[in-house]
Amino acid sequence: MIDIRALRENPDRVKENAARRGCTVDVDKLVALDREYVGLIREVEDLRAERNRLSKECQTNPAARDTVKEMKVTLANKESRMAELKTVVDEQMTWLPNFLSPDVPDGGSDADNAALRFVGKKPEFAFAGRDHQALGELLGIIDTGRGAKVAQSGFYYWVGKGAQLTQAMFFWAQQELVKRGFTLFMSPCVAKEQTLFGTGYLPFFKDQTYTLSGEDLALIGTSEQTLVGYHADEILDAGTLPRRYTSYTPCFRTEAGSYGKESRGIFRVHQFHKVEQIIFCLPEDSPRCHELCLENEEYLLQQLGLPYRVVNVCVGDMGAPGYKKYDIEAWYPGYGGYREVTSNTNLTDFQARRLGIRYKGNDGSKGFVHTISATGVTDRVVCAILENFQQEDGSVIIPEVLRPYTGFDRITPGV
RNA sequence: GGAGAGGUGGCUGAGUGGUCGAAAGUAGCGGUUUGCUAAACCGUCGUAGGAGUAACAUCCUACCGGGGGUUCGAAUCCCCCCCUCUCCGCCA
Repeated sequence: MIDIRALRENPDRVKENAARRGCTVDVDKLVALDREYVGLIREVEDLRAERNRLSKECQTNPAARDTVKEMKVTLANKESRMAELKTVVDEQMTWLPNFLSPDVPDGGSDADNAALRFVGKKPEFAFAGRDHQALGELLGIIDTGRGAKVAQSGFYYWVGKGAQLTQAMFFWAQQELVKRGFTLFMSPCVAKEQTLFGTGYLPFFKDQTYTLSGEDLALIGTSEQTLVGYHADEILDAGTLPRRYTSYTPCFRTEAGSYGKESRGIFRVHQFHKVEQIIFCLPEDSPRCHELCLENEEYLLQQLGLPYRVVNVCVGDMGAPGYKKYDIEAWYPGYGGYREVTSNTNLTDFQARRLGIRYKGNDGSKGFVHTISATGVTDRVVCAILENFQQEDGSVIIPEVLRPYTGFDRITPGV
């Protein structure tokens, strides 16, 4: 949610931003409705002031009661119109996108993202590289068929050494983030509507959400929802910021409308797993914290030995709550391209305003905190490990940093 | 699943129709004093919206879990809902 004062003081800026981000809200109309609303606030408050004054008078002057009774009719009419306007204005406000960082590239799709740098050396194979799905089948470590049988297409099993490798990577990543100042959480995997709304997943990504029937609960699409929601309606002592949180959870997404796109293997699925980075910080600190999360993401991929590129995500490829977003795309030799493995968004005060997460300093400073939401690692990183470290016979060499957690250094077909 | 208790300001916690935006304590902030890693005393201290000011000041409105009702007037009375806690049952 943006500050409604921005709409009142600089409607052109809001309008321009909405247009650039493909938002269909009629800003001119919204401004007009808000004007009427603010005008009514004045009228209603004046009437209430008069009513309150007369009510006090009633104790010594019973005749004032009749005057107040008459006033109440006028007041009730204005109040009901005011409430009506507020509902409409509030609803429209929830659809307005966040403002953008000046250095966000223009563009309508991921093809317009700006590559910032390429890191790591792509492996060179003297053989035809397999993609993660082929390797998973050959090694018997990914089972999408039974995932579909038991749950639905889009669910899958990691099996045997594949599951061990995946768990090892998630555990290692959590340990690394703890070393880097993050507090580890184990989080609920469901959240109520208000939490999803507050984090900006509703109303924007409603069709991506699995809701539980008969409950005000949905499966989380990311632990960002529960970790940011953790501090909803709280005032944080500025001296305790920035706060860095991490957790590992499954993430559920309906992926409505995305059938057929990038669907081979387990790249786009209904349930994946993610180690998350969340930072709550002072407004002036959010660009620095945003970079910090990117450094962490890169550090993890570098430790694993994976080649990747960093892109500055363009307007059209960024969700409405984002102010600026970096994606990291790992190199997938079996697939033959770069594919997104992490994303890292500075949400400024967009979530904090909706959730009521504020800070207060000893010097009297106060305001809404800024939040950063970034990936640590996901199953997609394991897929990248499989593809980058595959051998001609289909076996896969385990990255050294994970060996203490896997207890083996390679996965071999038939073993 | 059954029974009971309760939701008040950053926190603890008084307050059952007007003098309550709300006692007190605590934390925070400012100061005084004594001094040694702290105590005592004094003062100050909720949030949001609107009006107002060069900026302060100041004024008004709303907010005591949420919504509705009664009343000239509601934290306080009535109704509905939500949530939390305790006990019992069941159970990973």
